Amino acid sequence: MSQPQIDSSNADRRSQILEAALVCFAKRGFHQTSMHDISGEAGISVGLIYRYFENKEAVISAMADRHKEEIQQMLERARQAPSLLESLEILFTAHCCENEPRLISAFVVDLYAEASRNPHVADLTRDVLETAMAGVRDLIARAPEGQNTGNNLTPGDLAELIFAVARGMLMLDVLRPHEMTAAERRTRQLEVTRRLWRLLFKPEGELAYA
Amino acid sequence: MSQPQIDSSNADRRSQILEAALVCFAKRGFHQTSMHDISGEAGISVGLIYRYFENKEAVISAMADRHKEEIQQMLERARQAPSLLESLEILFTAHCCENEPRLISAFVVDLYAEASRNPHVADLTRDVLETAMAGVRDLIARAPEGQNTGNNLTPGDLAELIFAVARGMLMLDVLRPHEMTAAERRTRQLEVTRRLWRLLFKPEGELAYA
DNA sequence: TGACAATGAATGAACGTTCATTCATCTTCC
DNA sequence: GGAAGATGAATGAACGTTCATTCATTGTCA
Repeated sequence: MSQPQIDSSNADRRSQILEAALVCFAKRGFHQTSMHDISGEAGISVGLIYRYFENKEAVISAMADRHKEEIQQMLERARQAPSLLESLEILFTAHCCENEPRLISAFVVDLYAEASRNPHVADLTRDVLETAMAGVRDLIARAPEGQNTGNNLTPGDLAELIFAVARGMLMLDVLRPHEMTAAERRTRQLEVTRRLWRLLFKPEGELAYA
Repeated sequence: MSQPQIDSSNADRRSQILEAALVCFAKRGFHQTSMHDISGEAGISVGLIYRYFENKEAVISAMADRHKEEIQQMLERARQAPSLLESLEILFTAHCCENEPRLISAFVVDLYAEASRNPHVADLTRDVLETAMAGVRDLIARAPEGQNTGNNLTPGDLAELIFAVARGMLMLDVLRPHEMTAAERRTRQLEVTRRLWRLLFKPEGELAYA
């Protein structure tokens, strides 16, 4: 029952397996991915996966955990940007568009689909989301651009809207034809998202003369 | 009722099966739902499903088709509302919140997840989305509230933002604990969505004095 | 009308396949 | 030698799909 100790070599194996699982899950989805697929992608045997993870669901859960850690690192980076808009750009470029955009989008949509029927995954995902939203809410509350935006919205309201659009664009991303390049996809995604940010954080006075 | 018996009974059976499939897909997802689950939910035998659908994928496709028809009916109803905000309310209340909200949300998220790896489903889903977006773009372009909103956004831009938020809130919906009632879920979803609409379609002049 | 033929909707056991998981076995390294 | 790491064939359950069979309904004809 007990998991093996997570020392450094174990951690390497674990992340090797998780890396392979991400590729497979994004390509085929959780339930169409077999343990053999993952072992093949990782270049190891099937049985070895069970040395590091109790079962398939534990692999899924571990990936949600890893996703949370990645998001926290991004929040850290975003906090250091000089302006709110730049913070948001760092956050949502990294979250949705960096590296292999389609991979991440497909994984996240699948994660939410899984969350809709697996309460444990739902808890994990909610946790990830709440951590990220709290971070952005905080970012807005501290930024001068976040004050007096002239639309009577609290930092919480603003964060909610920002995340809703980000999730929505991520969902749209999985519909894009495979021919579209990562760069095109990224551009399209940011275009819409940026329009919202500008709308939410317009410099004072700009509207009156628009 | 005056239709030829074979046709009407065929159509009845098909929608009976699709109804059962929606319940199963929303509860367990496409790939965790067995044909036996669907036949059990519909109260018929497994073999009978294959008289009405070529295979499991054809059931999924037929559901996407049905979804498109439902959305077109909603667009029709929305067009008749007296104001743009009321049109949007009809559209997105019906689309995301009516009847069994969690059922529809879970189905749609799963549909996008499936679309991310099944080009045929992606085409169907893109088609549904483009039809709906064109309808809303048109609605905005015709409405007086859609003109001169003071933010330099085209009806296309506005529709894109509206749909992004709608998809994002739908995704959030599947994370809600099961204890939450349909009414609560619906309220939360509409709160955020309405904030965007007001932001996008503020009456002229309101901003200058905010 | 009543006897018989024809139909095809409906059934569910059976088939071949795939999958998650196990474990006897082999390898590596101290 | 032996402990831990790694293997992959074996297992049995579950799956999508098929098809021989049943039987209520409909059509035909004396």
